[in-house]
Amino acid sequence: MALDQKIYELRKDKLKQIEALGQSAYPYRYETTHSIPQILGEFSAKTAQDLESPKVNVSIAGRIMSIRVQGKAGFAHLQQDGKRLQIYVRLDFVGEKGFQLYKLLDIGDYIGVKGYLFRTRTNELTIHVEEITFLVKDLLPLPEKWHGLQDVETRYRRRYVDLTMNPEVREVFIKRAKVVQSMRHFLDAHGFVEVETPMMHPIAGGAVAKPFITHHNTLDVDLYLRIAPELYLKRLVVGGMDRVYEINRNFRNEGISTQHNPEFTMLEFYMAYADYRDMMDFTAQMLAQIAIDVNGTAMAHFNGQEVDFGNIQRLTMREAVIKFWPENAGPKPDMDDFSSAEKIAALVHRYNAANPHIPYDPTAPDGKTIAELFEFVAEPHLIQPTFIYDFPLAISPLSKNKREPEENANWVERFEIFAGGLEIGNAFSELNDPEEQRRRFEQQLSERARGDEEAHQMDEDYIRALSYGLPPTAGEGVGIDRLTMLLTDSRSIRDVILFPLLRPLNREEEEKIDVTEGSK
RNA sequence: GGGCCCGUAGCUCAGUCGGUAGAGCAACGCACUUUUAAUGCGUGGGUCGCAGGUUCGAUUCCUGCCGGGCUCACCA
Repeated sequence: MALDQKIYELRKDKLKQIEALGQSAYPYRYETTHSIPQILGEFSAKTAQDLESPKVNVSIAGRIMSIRVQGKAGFAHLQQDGKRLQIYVRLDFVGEKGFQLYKLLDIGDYIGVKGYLFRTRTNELTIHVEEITFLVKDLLPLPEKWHGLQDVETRYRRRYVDLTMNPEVREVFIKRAKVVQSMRHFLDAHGFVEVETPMMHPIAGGAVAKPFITHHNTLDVDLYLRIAPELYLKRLVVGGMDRVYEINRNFRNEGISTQHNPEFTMLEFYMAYADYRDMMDFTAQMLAQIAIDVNGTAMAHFNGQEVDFGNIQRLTMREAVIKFWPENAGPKPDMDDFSSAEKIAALVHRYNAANPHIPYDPTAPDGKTIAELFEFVAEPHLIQPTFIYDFPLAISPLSKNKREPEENANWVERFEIFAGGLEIGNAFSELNDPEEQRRRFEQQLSERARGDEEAHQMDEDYIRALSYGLPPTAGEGVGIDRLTMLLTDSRSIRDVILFPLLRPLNREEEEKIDVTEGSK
């Protein structure tokens, strides 16, 4: 029998003894006067004398995280909301039964205590307990108290243990909640309406990615888990909801890495009568505000570097390639070097001659090659928050062509937000010409035929919606997981997702907790 | 999917140049009415991830598999 199974049996037996003392094994409620953080906040500055007259009577509840018995007295620490408070239990104060109960407690049990505050010889704020109420037994042993839970896999698989043992993990998820709260507040204050659009789509649209497929039995149709809410949100703008946003999950059937989880959370919002330049200004304000709401400052520390959300730089994609062009690849390009397939190919070959190789596909559209060039040359350098704007049309099926006549044919009004080396957002002036949109979809279909599984599918209803008139609109998506990584200095996306996707354990491997009476 | 690394007690880790394993904490027993890594004495606990191979003998060496981490590719 495994050790934890033995402990399980032992503790079930203790639970019976606790019931024999007149306590309920699984009581329904406990009345407290304070939370542990409240007590620490209110009384940490009080001296021993302050606490003596008048006496401060309190009752609190929490999980036992350490316990020390010394004959007819003992100490323990209770934890609540990641904070700990010591309690002092004496036989002559809690009585025979109370002390019997105390001796049957284990690390991990939840209890409630009633008593008064005092300071010990070592001046630690402590509750002198007059009554203990048993709340629940921890039947499985918690990790040891010095090192806590380190094993990364167990931390993700048993997040409840991770949260109990590692207060800093709790802090990350509290900050994550603040990111979302701040975002909502900012958007609500600017007149945006929060909406919910379908998660199950007949056509996986709005982004370039492989979808998950599911099936609805009654309708007997295959559906895709959404890869983006984009096309539905824009339908709402067509319907006169000028400012809408949605904060929810997207699903992409692709790789898992420190920056990718198959389900991830995205903010998408749309602002009618605005273009991508308005969007950059708006986003700069919003990101600075979120950073301040979460950390008290626009300056974030990520991966050993300072990332200033109060100062977002702006570069076009081509400017970024020029700016970060490596010395070993010869003289810096100029704007004319992006103007023809031959010149772009020459840039790739110059780069590849001295650097990690860009996978060059001569049959790919020029715009795709330029985007590849950008990824290799510039992206790794984008630590300070930066808007990279003006994207190739070839990789932007839903963005509006640039307004300048000389660039109108091949470039679109789109930008992405980079920070800490992560891509955290994507925005554009929305393409609202239904006939141009149809041509873009058709172009995507030919990309699909060329072998690109992720190319966008045709969506006739979306074109119909545009035909009713989408006003000039700018839209943006922000990856909330990655933004949270930046604001909490988390290197892996799994550290900002409570239950990241892991391969399920085999049933045989999964240790079974047998609750059958008397099982051995 | 490729490359590199990891898997030993509930937890954190040692270790075995091939002879079936240890520590601390946790657990159990006794003592102890201001401790806080409480202390002192004592006790129990392991298919060394799984399966093959080599060997007189494998936790150790080899191969495969399972799970995980980092990284590259794809992507946000």
